[in-house]
Amino acid sequence: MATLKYSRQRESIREFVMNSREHPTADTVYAGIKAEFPNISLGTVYRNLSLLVDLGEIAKITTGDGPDRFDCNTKPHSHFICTQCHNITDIEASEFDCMKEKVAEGFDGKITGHMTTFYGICKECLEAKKIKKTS
Amino acid sequence: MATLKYSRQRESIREFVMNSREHPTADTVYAGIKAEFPNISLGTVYRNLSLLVDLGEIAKITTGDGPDRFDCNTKPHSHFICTQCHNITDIEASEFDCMKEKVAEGFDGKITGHMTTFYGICKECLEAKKIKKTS
DNA sequence: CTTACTGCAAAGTATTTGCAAAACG
DNA sequence: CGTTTTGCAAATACTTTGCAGTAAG
Repeated sequence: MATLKYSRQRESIREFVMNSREHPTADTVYAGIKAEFPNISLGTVYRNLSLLVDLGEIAKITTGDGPDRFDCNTKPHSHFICTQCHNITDIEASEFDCMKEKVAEGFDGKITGHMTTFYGICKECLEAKKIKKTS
Repeated sequence: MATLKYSRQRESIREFVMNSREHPTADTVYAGIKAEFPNISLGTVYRNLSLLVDLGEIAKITTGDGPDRFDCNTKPHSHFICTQCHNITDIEASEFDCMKEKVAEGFDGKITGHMTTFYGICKECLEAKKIKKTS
């Protein structure tokens, strides 16, 4: 049931996320395709992002502070989230890719995914702070 | 500035989280101390939970699905979240405790914390599903 | 007395949903 | 045509906040 039909809006949303290196929020995606679809609604953006996540074409990142972000990289990797500017940086920590399998050994449930997030202050914010202090 | 004053409500909230093995939500804490403080408000619970997190006495767990949960265990450890029943299980994966330091090497920002979450289906939900299928 | 904390209600943020009209196949 | 998708608006879920009164030091 529920065969997928083509939609120009969904294609645009997918393209936008695929070409983003910034881990956009739903709102950022919305603003980004507003030029192409002046009448598009936030609801449509949310519906399609959620659908693309279900299809496994993009990934959702829950930040714990502010709106969810979306990631064109669906391969297992970690994130660094700056608690000041909220920018997200990818961290390729390949040594942790085996985590799921490692933890799954002797675990009674079924593990389907895992996500590691590092929190802190990014280089830019560290420098901005320093400048502020001396002025 | 802002010297802390004692409050019976805050003590009760702390005690409740400290004695919980269930990673309660703000709402669960609220319900749990309602008997002792019939007039307590959700706002007070949120304010105090947030304060206790800032003091480092408890930890906040962002689930990415549903409300935040609170944890009396502030030592670095991982969580398994069941995507069906939303129960949270602690995972002591001590081999990953060094992650922060490892990733921090050669990283330009300042890492203050990290959090690993595993998603999947817990033992109980797996079994419940099986029973349902045969009936 | 002075400052912090509370309860209440209202506001704020992020996301989901119902529905009639439009688009797709 | 039948089904999916859209835009809009209203609803929901969770959390924060302003304020006047109460409690702590």
